[in-house]
Amino acid sequence: MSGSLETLAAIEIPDVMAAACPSRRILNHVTSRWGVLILVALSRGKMRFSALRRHIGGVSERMLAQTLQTLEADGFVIRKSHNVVPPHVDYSLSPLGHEAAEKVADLVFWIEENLTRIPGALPEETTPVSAKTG
Amino acid sequence: MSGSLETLAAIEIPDVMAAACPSRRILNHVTSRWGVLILVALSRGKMRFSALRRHIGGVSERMLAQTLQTLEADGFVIRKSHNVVPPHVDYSLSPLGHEAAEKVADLVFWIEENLTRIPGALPEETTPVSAKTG
DNA sequence: TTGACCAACTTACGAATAGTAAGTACTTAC
DNA sequence: GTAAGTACTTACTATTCGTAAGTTGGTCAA
Repeated sequence: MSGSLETLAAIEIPDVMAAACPSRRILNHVTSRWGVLILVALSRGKMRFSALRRHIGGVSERMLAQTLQTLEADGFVIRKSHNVVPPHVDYSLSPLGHEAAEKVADLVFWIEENLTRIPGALPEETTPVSAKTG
Repeated sequence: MSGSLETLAAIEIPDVMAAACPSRRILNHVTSRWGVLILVALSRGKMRFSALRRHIGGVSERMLAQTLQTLEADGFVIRKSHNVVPPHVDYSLSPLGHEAAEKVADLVFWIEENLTRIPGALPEETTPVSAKTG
């Protein structure tokens, strides 16, 4: 076998802590503000653009379209356009997308279920602290 | 029992899909660009500010300090300052922080392990697509 | 005894990103 | 004939982020 240790050593192991690692880019897409919610929403099945817009509170059409395109380019989301008028476009998760969505959903559900245990989740009563990142 | 169904119905169940739900804010903190990496970094034990800065590639002091403050305010991170000169400050995870970090780390590790399966992880060779969100 | 230095921040400001609102194309309904 | 629905795109503005420099207060070398 010519697949020696030297050859194997040339294969870079992904490390998110490295700024230039592609995994960093993927992580940012998946954990982006709307990316997380899109993955969770689509984990139950396909949805139309307007349905996603209604389902995900607070998302703008611009951000929804942009984030869907990013996730599609990454290979997590599948876009299927039926050529009819008015337009009908279905979005769904690829097998890869389902795997990622599962991890993301685990986090989301943990937050929902444990919200009362999280001090920062209280509606910041009289705390004069400058609450960053919104 | 006076704890009737009406009373129970008044308790709001957290839903990230609702824009105003506090869970949304927590989710944004935990999945923020540097929040994710801080949680993963601290999941192995306490670290000093400068050690975190070196460990997390690409993070600026400004963003590190800001994100640490947000996670501390949420109750995920514990800041312990030893009053010495030069300053010595240790950051660690609270029990709650460890739970959250576990979920986040699951996602991060999945991305690292499956990176080669993710089409969008390729260094975008000659694709003329406008790659958003960096 | 000035001065450099360290760690952990903080502040100022230009750059990038996100959000708001309006525009587009096409057809059905009133 | 105009209002509405669908899936976007474009223009503009607000917010956030990143870079670089400043701050604090003791230690240590010159």
